[in-house]
Amino acid sequence: MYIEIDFNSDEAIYNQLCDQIIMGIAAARLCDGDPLPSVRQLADDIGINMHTVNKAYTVLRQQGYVKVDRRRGAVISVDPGKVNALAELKESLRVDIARASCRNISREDVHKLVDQIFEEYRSDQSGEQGGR
Amino acid sequence: MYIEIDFNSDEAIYNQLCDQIIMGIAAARLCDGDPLPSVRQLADDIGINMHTVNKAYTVLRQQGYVKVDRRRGAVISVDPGKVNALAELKESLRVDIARASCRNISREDVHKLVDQIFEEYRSDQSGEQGGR
DNA sequence: GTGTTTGTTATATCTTTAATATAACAGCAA
DNA sequence: TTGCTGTTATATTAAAGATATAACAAACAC
Repeated sequence: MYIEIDFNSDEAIYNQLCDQIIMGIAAARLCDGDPLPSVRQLADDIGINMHTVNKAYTVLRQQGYVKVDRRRGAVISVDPGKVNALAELKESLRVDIARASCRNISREDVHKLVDQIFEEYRSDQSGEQGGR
Repeated sequence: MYIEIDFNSDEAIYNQLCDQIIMGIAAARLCDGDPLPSVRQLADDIGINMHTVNKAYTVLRQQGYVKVDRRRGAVISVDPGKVNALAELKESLRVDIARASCRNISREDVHKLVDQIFEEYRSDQSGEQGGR
């Protein structure tokens, strides 16, 4: 669990935590069934408050990335059946690409970046991922 | 100037304003030299405070999308020479694609979305855009 | 049993951000 | 002058983010 928090960022800490865990799942550094540290332990490791970690875990659960077991704590459990996922991605891309387009970044440039990122996320495995 | 603000969104109003104007530039509905409404008028149109619009304009100026003339007000003026643009785009894509990847959205799916969005942004013109 | 750790909930406090409300100023144009 | 522009200043309200304690029930080790 390598978690890097930028305390000078304008991004909320709990949001950075969510992002890093989700990227960890995509990169297959975190797999289905893997347990996350307890809220108290992770908070202590990073040097933040317990409730900040708890909020991140709560959001991750609501968005279908982890399940919480009273005894085992938070466990990676990705729910791939989110119907709005494609629409949400498109809306997010719309803003990013608008900014890029103003900077004369081409369609081909974006495709290259997408490929590079998928390479990062698939480097440890070649087949399916994030399934059941 | 079609501006749509979602007052129930978790996105700040001034941020929604920035995004919409930037997307307007990318879609060529706003072109270099076009004037934006005065902060007072746009605030009145949308039904928000003058300072909220002013903050949006200030951010847009800092990020190189508009220039502000004391007499003419805010004018579209895109500065394409932002060296970090590519790195910033990649960092943003990394998070988006991580989420998408967990939902089993493929590299090809993302490419399709990117193409669709570039179609939207290039529908009114075929050549260069966002230049000097 | 006791003791510890787990997630969870409930307060309370502090800080920052977002948004609003007035107000005033300087520059420019009719 | 009158009216518009951006800009700045100040104040206030509301919400979000983060922290600090504290307590509870469930699970497990002993």
